[in-house]
Amino acid sequence: MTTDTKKTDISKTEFEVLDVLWEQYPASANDIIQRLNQNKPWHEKTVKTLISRLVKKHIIDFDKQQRSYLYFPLVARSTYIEKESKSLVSRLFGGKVAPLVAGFANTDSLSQEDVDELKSLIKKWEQDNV
Amino acid sequence: MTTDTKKTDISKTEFEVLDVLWEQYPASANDIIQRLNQNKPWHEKTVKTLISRLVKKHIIDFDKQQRSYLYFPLVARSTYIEKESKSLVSRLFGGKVAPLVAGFANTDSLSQEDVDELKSLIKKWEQDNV
DNA sequence: CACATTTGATTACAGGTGTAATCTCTAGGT
DNA sequence: ACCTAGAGATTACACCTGTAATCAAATGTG
Repeated sequence: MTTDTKKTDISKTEFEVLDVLWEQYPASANDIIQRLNQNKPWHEKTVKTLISRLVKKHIIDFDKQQRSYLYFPLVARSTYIEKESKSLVSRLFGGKVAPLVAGFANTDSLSQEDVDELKSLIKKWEQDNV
Repeated sequence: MTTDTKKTDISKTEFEVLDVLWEQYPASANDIIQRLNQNKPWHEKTVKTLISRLVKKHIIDFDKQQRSYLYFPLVARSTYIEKESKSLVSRLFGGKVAPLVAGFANTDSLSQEDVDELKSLIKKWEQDNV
């Protein structure tokens, strides 16, 4: 078979790498390493392995620039986080998002800002759904 | 050391097993297998392996009943789903839950029921936070 | 031009995961 | 008292992950 039917889950550590790439790209391996190391004390070799795995999984790709490569994501952050959110809400809350928010409300994890934004998007939703 | 400092992440498949146990417990291995098989065509041996791993991880435990065991969860579903929710919202949305809900709103994944529940819990939140 | 450096490619290696098969022990049947 | 069936325990095994070290090719340096 030629078509790619592989599992391409993104692991925890791969996600961290991808996340700094989303933040700013294209970026060289060294760019990524530098930016990651502001938070994570990962060895250069480790980060490069993760980059390679992301390439192999077709999550990111690169343009060959002289000796080093310039990497860029092949999937949008919004697409990814939306899929992950849907998946979690589906598995844990039967697909309904309100119970998740309820959990946050019940543990004092809801900010005034959250509430304002929720009210605003509810208003918009109600306008769109006459 | 005596204290248990092991990683005890719950894998995808382990979660499926745990979820039917939460649904009704205590339950024998066969109970679990029966109920799982309504949805998942997993081999009996596979399910038993997953049960064993959950026991080893101290996620569930059992009471010895004659030859077979009666299993029960050691962690509440609510505790688990709350931790998972917080973790996802933290990783993907900087800890704010509203942007997650916004994603649902933007993809027509918000039901009237969700909206009603959200409005209700916002009202309650506002009463509690004078 | 020969050599050191740097970059990506390949290899390593232990522990987790998905997916079972085999082993061992004991309760029950005859 | 023996033998068998069924339960949990142990073992299997390939692939994924975290975490690097080593290899090879190209580039820059004296």
